[in-house]
Amino acid sequence: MIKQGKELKPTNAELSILQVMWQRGPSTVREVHDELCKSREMGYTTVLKLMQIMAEKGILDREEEARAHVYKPSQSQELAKRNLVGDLMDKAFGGSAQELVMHALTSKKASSEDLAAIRKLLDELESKK
Amino acid sequence: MIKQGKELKPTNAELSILQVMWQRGPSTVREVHDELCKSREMGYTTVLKLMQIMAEKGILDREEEARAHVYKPSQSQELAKRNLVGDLMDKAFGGSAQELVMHALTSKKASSEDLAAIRKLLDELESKK
DNA sequence: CTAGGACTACGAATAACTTCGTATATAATC
DNA sequence: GATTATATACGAAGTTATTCGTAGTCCTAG
Repeated sequence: MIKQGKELKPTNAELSILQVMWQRGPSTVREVHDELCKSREMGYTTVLKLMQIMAEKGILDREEEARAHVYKPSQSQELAKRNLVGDLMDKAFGGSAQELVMHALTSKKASSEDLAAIRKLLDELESKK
Repeated sequence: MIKQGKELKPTNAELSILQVMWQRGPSTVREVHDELCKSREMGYTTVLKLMQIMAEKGILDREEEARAHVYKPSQSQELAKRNLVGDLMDKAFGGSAQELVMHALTSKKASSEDLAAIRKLLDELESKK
């Protein structure tokens, strides 16, 4: 029996590992560790332990064939990110997508290109209704 | 000297309290507790302690005049929410507002009204550039 | 074959978050 | 004025998250 629906929500540390794996694809502990160390000091066994825990929780799957195990996220990046956004939406915005987006866009981090891209997305979504 | 820039990021439990206060305005512990209990079982002293801690951290300000102290968020709701969104943007979306919004909108929780409102916001933002 | 390096497993210390009980003070009620 | 209700303060237990050291395994170069 495969564990599922267990929530699967990554903690902060886990999320930083996921980010690396989303960008790299399936990876060994060493690869993730090397990448993480570019921005942050972090022991090898710390990353190892985290990835082991994530595999236990079902956040990562792991291939044990090679000596250095290869891990990969069990969920698609899309789904994981949608869950993260949905979670914040509930916890801080009373479930309102509109309000969340409002705050995302007014947080000066949105460029003109971003706005244009979002407008395009809106068009697509509207046309599907 | 006033403490500032201490990060100020609320934990989960703290966020649920903030949500109540955003909706109620300045409140006593009892008022927050009663509100929270509508959706979730929670001891009175638990809420008290949390709000005390939040005041220590600077998340809440408190008026001690009355016997029942009155608390209120130290930051505007706007700023707090922008910080929360910005935090998730960095931690999960590599700082991309566009990507975050994409996932917010495709998480089926956005209604046609939401989309229209967002489109309007886009217009406003664009015209300001 | 044996020393060194790279890997996993795992225990355990530390820190952060959450929860609540008990003590104590103040106000209201009879 | 004694009892009851309602406050705050605070210690501390329970839980989850984070970090790392140490031990043991396996591979590879000399």
